[in-house]
Amino acid sequence: MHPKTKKPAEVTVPALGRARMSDVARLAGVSTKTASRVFAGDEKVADKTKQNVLEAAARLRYRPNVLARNLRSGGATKTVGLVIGDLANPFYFKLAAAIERELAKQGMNLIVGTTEDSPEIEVQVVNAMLSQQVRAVIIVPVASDQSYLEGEQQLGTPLVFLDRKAVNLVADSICLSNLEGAKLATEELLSKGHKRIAFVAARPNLSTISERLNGYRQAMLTAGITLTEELERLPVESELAIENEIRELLLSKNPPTAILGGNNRTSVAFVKITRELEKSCSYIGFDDFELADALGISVVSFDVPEMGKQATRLAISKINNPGVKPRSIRVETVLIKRGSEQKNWSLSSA
Amino acid sequence: MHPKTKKPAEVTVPALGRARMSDVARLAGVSTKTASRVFAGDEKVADKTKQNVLEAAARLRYRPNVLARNLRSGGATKTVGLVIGDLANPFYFKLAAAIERELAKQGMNLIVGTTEDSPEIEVQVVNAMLSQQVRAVIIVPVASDQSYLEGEQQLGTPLVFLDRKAVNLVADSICLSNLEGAKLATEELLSKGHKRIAFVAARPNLSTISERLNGYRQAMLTAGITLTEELERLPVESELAIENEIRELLLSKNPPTAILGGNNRTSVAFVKITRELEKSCSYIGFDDFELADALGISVVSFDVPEMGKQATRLAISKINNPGVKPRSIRVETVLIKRGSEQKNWSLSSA
DNA sequence: ACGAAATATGACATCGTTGTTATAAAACCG
DNA sequence: CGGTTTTATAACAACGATGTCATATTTCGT
Repeated sequence: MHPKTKKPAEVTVPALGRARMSDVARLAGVSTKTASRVFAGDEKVADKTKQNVLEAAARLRYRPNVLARNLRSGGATKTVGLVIGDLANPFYFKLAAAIERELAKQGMNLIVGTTEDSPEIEVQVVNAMLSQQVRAVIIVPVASDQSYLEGEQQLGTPLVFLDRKAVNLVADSICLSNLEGAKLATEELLSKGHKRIAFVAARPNLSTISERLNGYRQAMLTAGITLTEELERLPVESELAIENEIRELLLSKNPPTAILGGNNRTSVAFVKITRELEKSCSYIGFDDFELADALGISVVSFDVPEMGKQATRLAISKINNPGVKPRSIRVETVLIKRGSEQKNWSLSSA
Repeated sequence: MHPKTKKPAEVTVPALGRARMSDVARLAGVSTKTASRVFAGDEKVADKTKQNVLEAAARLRYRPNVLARNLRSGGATKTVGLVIGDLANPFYFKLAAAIERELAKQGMNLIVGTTEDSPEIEVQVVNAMLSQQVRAVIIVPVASDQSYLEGEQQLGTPLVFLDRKAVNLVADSICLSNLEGAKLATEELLSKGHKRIAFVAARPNLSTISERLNGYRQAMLTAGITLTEELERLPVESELAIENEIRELLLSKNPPTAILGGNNRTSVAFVKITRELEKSCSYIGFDDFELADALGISVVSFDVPEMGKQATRLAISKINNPGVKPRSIRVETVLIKRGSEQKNWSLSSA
């Protein structure tokens, strides 16, 4: 079936088919191994020989086959896998961008897989990547159990968990100070005189969201305010549900004077709904977003690119140094005040 | 150097090292080829044998080595390369997301490389991907000449150009009706009574931007309006430069009554600056963006995910059908009116 | 029950590269 | 100048899988 039963009769440029190293070697009049040495770079080859080989390679438009190289060299590819929920969410793609950049610095490649927030797909995608011999995997986990990766971890594949820790698996991780950030934001709202503060976020089953919820609750309780279910809006679904919750809150008889948003989707929904209803409400969001600055919306911010960078470094350090114990890096959250936390703030008053 | 000089003395689970197919075969008491048949799936293997092999595989936590498989099978990987400017731009990452999704449907993988809009990096990244034996490459080109890919194209690697056509290379491409979109938007502004309409966009050297500029010019000239250099603001650099141009325009003695933005960065800058200066100006942007809807900003929109999808399909169709001639698919642009095109419109008036 | 066709399995070569080990040629040393 | 070291190159096996082809086994028709 292979069209490459090319007999080595001719020493000229092969009419079709990709040139192999052996073709280059033959044209240059050296052994394959010598050609290999030229491309490897670090081994001694006489200048003239090297010249010949490189010329031959150029003439044949030779390109080394990384697949074969990696196979022979023990499957040590230069590819790192990233498994995230969905490239469409800015949070994820900022991570992807930062990781790609950091890997590029090291001459490594990124291969991306998305889970659509489904545990089964997570397992599938991760396994597919491992089959591809990725050098490490960076994962934003959705499955509620990562023990399926124990064997792989023992084999020495670096696994780095991002944004959320692995469950039932001790592994490197990069997480945010979610609780502290939410607490700080809530305290800020309280200090501005707010008492009816709502917390809105989709997917409370994610550990990140539940941590933020806890931060909110702690701050409220510390301030001596009783928690109300009515003010905790935690739809399981996303997007539309969030908008509905906000709409409901703003239209209720006793609306909150401030809302704490649990993630960047909430902030976008908040802007949308307050403009739609022409209502005003103080607000602090979680995760910075484009235009938050222009619109004067305060947020609990964190350095998403930094998270990606750290994750990549953790992975690379584990590649170079497989023995070290798993580490957990925590990325701090910062409250950025832009005005929307103030009492009587409204979107239209710039 | 390899720690895998494992002698086949034991038939038990190997203490360390990844299990190979031969290990599985040995444990199952069959030949490697039979094990291979089991994993290939489509060949006939007795039920009992298959059972044995699968059990052995599970016991050894066997995972096929895709590298080796692809090497033997003629380097036909399931990986497609995507080369874009920068994952941090929503336009690019939306493309990446759509492409990833479409590929996943076909059981294929995406590997992403970014050029940082540098021609040299484009060549580097594309070559690196080809060395990795990607099955096809989808490229948003930045280099001003793609003839370096001619050889590769002749070898049958599908190359799909996205957003901009390849220069000096006849290849598949997906482009937008940029000129028509810009013309339409300008006409809309003219019909609302605007006469001083500015065009603002960074990187006029990109063909997309120059096409849009031409659309703007055509509409203006057709309406009998003389073009003014003062109203064409085309900084070579990005981001900050755009903001400065808009600021300058709005503060000038004779400011435009409307601005046509050349891409999504312009729109974000527009929102930022009008809020900063508390000035108002009518506006139509190019490329939809998050919150454009909520803020009532009209845009020339196009279906970015659709572009990615089409590009992927073009690539896949070329993989399955290498003979067909290069095709150019054009994605239409649509004007979405949300109010900002009106005279006396201002951001704060929702 | 016998030969033919169908089915199941295995031995071996091979994909394109690099690691290992051997050897030829050049350089060095007293 | 003989012998040792160094340098440059090559022959060959191996990485982990699959393709080819051969062979053992079963099934079947008559």
